[in-house]
Amino acid sequence: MKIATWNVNSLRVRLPHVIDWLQEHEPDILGLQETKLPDHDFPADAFFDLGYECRFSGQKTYNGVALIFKTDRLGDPGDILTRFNGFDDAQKRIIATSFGDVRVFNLYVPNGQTVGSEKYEYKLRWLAAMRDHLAQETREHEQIVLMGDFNIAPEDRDIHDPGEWDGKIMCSDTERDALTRISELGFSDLFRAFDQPDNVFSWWDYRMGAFRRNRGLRIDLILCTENLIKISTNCQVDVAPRSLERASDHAPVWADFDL
DNA sequence: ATGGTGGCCACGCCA
Repeated sequence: MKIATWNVNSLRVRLPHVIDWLQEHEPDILGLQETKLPDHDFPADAFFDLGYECRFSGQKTYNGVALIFKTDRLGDPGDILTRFNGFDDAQKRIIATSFGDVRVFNLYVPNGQTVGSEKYEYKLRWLAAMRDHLAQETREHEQIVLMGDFNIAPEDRDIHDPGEWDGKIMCSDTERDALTRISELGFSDLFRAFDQPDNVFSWWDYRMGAFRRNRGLRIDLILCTENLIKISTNCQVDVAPRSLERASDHAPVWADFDL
């Protein structure tokens, strides 16, 4: 089973890239973030024509998440979850379901803007709600995947210049601690289960030629329970789509499992 | 210290 996550920063603009990527990589499940589409505008037909079904939770202009998946191998998904228990949020950042015994969360963690801002406090509240929700999920499910744009670089080696980013948004100790609270429920960063080259990132600012200079962060993650880590065979960032005309500022990340 | 680029939408917000 191959799964993937990609913050597309507008599915309207990026649909051709997503279609091309699906045809080349044929993942069983693709989680998209920042679709920026209300549900009535979701291009489900374009995916259906490629043999994929979709479920989505979107809104106009901001946020929006979707799961694109093949039902021929996976079967139909279970119930669709679009919120964390006990956390009401108008922002569409969560879509989760089950494929057989595998529980899959596609997440768009708030960016947080700047450390100490109102948006930062919201990010921390959101992550705490996610932790509390997942505490329950881990009691009910053994195999769980959390994938998406976490807007947190887990370690200094996930930052092109840790000194420049020290304490800044996506890199602060408080955000990393919030991620650690989630990891402590039994999740780990699948990317680090494999030998990786240095300086692999998944997001590069549009400004100042950041991608050309590989000044990026690795903030798009696939976390999973240990039983899934053990049967995974690969996890990589595919930087190729970041070079395309009118690219998203994020690259897709994919993983393979013996499932 | 500031602002740079891009998407949405039509101005400023968000990233």
